[in-house]
Amino acid sequence: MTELPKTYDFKEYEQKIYADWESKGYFGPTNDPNKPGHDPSIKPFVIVIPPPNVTGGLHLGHPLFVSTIDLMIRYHRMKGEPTLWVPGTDHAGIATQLQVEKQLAKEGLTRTQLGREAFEKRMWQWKEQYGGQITHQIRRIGASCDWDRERFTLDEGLSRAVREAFVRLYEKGLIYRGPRMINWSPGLKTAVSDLEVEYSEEMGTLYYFKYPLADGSGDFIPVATTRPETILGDTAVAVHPEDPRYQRFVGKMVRVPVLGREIPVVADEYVEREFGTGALKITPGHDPRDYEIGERHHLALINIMNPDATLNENAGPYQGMDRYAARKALWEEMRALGLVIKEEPYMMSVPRSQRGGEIVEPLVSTQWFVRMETLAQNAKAAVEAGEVTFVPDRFIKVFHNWMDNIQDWCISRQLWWGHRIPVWYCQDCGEVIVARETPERCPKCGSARLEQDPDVLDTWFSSGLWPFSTLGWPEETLDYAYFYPTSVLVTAYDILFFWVARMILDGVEFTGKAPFHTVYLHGIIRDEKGQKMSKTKNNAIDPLEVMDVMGTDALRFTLLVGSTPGNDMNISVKKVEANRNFANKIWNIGRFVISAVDRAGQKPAEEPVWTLPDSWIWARLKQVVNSVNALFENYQFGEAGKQVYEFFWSEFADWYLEASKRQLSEGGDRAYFTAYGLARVLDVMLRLLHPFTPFVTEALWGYLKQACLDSGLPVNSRTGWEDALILARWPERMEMEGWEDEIIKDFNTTQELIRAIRNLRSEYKIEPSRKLHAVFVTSKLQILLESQKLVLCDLAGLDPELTEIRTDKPEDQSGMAGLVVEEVEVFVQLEDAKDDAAEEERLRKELAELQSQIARLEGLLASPFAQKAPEKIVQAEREKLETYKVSAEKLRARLG
RNA sequence: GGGCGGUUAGCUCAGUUGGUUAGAGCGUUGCGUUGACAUCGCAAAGGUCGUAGGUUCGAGUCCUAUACCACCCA
Repeated sequence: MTELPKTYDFKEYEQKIYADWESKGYFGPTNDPNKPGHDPSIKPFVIVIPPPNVTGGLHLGHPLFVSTIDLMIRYHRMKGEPTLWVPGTDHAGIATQLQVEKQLAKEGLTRTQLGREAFEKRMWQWKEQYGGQITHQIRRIGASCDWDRERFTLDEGLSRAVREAFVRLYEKGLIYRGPRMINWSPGLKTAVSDLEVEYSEEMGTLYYFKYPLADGSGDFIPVATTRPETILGDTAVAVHPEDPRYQRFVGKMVRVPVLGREIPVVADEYVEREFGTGALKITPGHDPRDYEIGERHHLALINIMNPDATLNENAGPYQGMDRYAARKALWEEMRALGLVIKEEPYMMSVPRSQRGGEIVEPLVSTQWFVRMETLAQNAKAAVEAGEVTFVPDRFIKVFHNWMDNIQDWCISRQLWWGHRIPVWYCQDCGEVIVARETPERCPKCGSARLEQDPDVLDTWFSSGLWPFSTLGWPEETLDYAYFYPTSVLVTAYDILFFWVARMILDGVEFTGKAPFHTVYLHGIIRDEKGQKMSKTKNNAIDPLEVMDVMGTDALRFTLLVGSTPGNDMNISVKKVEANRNFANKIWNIGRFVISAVDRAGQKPAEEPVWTLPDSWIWARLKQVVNSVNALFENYQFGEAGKQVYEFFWSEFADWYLEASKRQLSEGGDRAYFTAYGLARVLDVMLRLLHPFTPFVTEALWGYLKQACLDSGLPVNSRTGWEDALILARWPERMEMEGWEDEIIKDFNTTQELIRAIRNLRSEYKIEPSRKLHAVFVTSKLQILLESQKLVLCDLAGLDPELTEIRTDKPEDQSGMAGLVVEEVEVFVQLEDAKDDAAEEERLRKELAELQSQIARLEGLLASPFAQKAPEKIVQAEREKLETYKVSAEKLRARLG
């Protein structure tokens, strides 16, 4: 017999329980292909974690996807499927390198001072020091992942996968190197991909100036630009071929201000005549659109920028100056030269780096690219064939749209943290060697003077391989053979392109299969006002702090139940608090049930005789179990959780527990079977709730199990109690036996009567301790009321000695207030408390309400509804009307 | 410019085959400690479901248009 404390103390249990699960190996899959007796025909359920940044801290996005995945994993594990959740972390090239560079800066060092090798060493040190932090935090959320299979994107196996993928693509001609327009991040001094650039609307200036003709006529073309410094890299001026203002200039030459270079005026339909002056300066080296025009017209391409965004030798006198300083200086010089026309404030779209927010410069640079078109088409075909479905399915459109407009992917990064590109250049003959294994000699000239490409790959290049590289690919490992393809991918919709799309694309390309059959996308977490959380706004909620104060279960339940797939979620500590209370409620329900089990007494010789509340709670339990199963199958976890919550609190605790108290106090067989019923319902409910709130359910279930075993209650006697709730059988759908609806209806009537009397008490301000005298008058429900008399008395605060159930009204109704529920009339003795005027007023109000309902229903039933609607619906309305009419009749009689 | 989501009680949100008195939590009001729980109980107030049309016997739910907010793509 255990005395449980009044309040659930999560700190007492969370760590202990997690350590217990982990140490007993519960997180690993059953039917492990690496162990004897493996049966390959059993279908496993597999999820790979979206790998968090190895040195990142925990933010609320993590608990959201961790809880969601853990919920699915626990559900499938309980269903008895071999279940695997592969954890791991991502090296996160830019983010991690930035952190280490920041650390170096504090020591007054830069990475170039340190040198590549030493810097890499520092990176690994950093990883060792902080890499475990995030995985510990993920453990705290309760993640039941198989830590024995933990992976890191820079692990040897995964690095081999990256090389393999690169070489295969290269050999197929899908990877190429060359000078292309890319996005350059001057602060990081690396190329970034299109996806890593965000555009923000910002107020800037549109600068109007004169492009003088080279013929010395003094004539000019007016041109407008938002970036005057790029004038130094202009190689043409373009006008629309049908623009009468400028047609005469086409084919002539103009002179670049300050530098004096002569460049042509070309005609191109791309030029928007309405924008600016209608004439466009063309800088193919520093603008993606100009780059295209430049290609069409075979224009020269001039790069005017250094990697740090200062201007280079092509900028003439402005060489060495920063891009913005040069902008200002050049404009002043042009003003002095009389070339300035005007300046206008202008709303423009500024490209900023997703990481760090600095303004990104488009420029031409030699980089490595993946040719995306055929890859994308194959991925698209797989999705169209139904190999991958999206939850919610609207994202399928977004996916296809991206695939249709895909651009080649710049994969090289000028960083030192990541997968080095597996390409070597022979210093003697210039041969380019692309190889899986690091080559010793040049295959062409035999030289040993080989130098590896200094760049590393975009982090997402390795992330794209994650679902199969973590399982051993390219090796045909046992894990890969059995667990791939995985089942569901859970992540936020904001990395649909970065990650999800690339995994599908890579999966189809390298394994011939879509890497998962379902993509479950959740939303972004925002603060209670719907704003994105950020440190600068100081509105970020620290999940660790929340878990410290409210408990992990509370946070998990909040995240799982408060959101709907694909939609953003606003969270506040208040919400978590409500669910901490829920955990405590469950705890106390458990305490009550366990104390009843402890006192259950001797096993009766007789078969159980169930009371109405007993049958009712069991019938409702069955409905909830069935509903939750249906909801889980459709990924509607939030709604499922809500139903469990409602059932637990508003039905099991508020009604059944209260009703059970008298049954327990009766002692004997009744108490025994009541304890049995309580325990049986609680057992099933804890199972249902376990994927949401694993800790409190596991803790309580352990106590319940012990109590049942100690007292000999035959709960789970047929199947036996499992070792732990995490492994316990999931409650599958339960068959309805036909009696349930009637029982539920009867109990609902009882509830209605109790509520009506409580309401009356509240209105007349009867103190709760005062037991009332009531007379129930019914012609049809006598048996029901007679059998539930004590329930009615207990829950409505009536005196059982003075309470009667009869078929005729009491003769003396003085001092009595009247109530009508369905066809039952209730007379409640109020004596001193009764105020005749107030009583009449109350009855009139009630009657008016009934009459308006009757009028509504009569209208409805007189309309085409009666003919056109399904008979079942119409019948229900008719019955409702009948009930109202009976009630109204009684009220009217009462009013005299 | 194209697309997507949102607009439901004071606040934050649920509401998946359209079924007829629209739910929860928080907050508000009144009362209160019976064999679990004050992280609680009982009772109550509070919504023309953004707007305008349409389909239907019936619309928060489907269709069209529109306003505002947010996001994605160009």
